[in-house]
Amino acid sequence: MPELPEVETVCRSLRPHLDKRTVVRVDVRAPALREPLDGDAMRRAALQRPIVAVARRAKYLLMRFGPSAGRDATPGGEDALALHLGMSGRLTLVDGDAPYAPHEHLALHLDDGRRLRLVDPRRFGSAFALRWTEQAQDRHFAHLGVEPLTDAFDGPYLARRAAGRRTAVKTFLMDARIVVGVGNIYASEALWRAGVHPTRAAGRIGQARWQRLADAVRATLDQAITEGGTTLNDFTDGEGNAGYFQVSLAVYGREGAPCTCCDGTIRRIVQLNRSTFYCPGCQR
DNA sequence: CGTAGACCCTGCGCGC
DNA sequence: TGCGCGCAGGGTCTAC
Repeated sequence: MPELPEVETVCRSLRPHLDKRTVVRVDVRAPALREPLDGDAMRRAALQRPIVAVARRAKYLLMRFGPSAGRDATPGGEDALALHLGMSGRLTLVDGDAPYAPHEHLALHLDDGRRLRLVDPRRFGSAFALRWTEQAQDRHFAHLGVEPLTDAFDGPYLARRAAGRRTAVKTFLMDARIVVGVGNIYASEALWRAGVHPTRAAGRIGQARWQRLADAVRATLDQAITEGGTTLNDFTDGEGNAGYFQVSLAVYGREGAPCTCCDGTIRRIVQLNRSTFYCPGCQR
């Protein structure tokens, strides 16, 4: 479900509701996600402590907790939660006494009577506690590349990392060790916007085109965030609102349809078992 | 090291 | 209507 724009949308929609709230109960209802949920560690991090930050790193949503009143740091030192939505995860605020939903794995009950629920049918998501200040060293984050919406992400950076690489540029853009947050939808969209063919070898792309690609990735993600993400099936933000970037999709899911930019027809191919959509007229 | 492929799951829409 | 199949927004692990 979520790539960077969707996680950012959830993050922004939840922030005003979570800011300065306190978690009063942590319910692990179904621990079987990609990694088994560790309720004790999450309680140490979150219980009876005010939420002081809601942020995003890559496709993770991060919640930081301040000190609990009159108490020292918890034994494990955890003071943050990381939540990943995988393919099918949804994170929404509901009334605290609302019935539990199918596949509701985790419920954080807040001091205002509501609860933050993590629903994830396919169980590719994850949730774990960590130390905020040691985030970069955490094994989930240590290998991650640059954020695409920062100044570190530009043409020269991509050109340097791609040197000598024979992998297809679409695969390269989806590699989180290079740049985070670009998933299967936005990789196709950004390549179309930049006019680059998805199967082209990453090491055989010139400086100018890398700059075009960096700009295209940034512009695509920015626009998707502005439009509240892409709702293909059932994505919503933390308040249950659907996104509308799907209306703006130029190639993704449009196999056989006319290109909006030339006389061509959108094609679908498979790369590493994932669908890629592109316009053979616009992309070389 | 870089690369390609399998795999982890459930649910949906489609064609028969 | 029921059933089997292909497909789905992610990440990790393995073998070569």
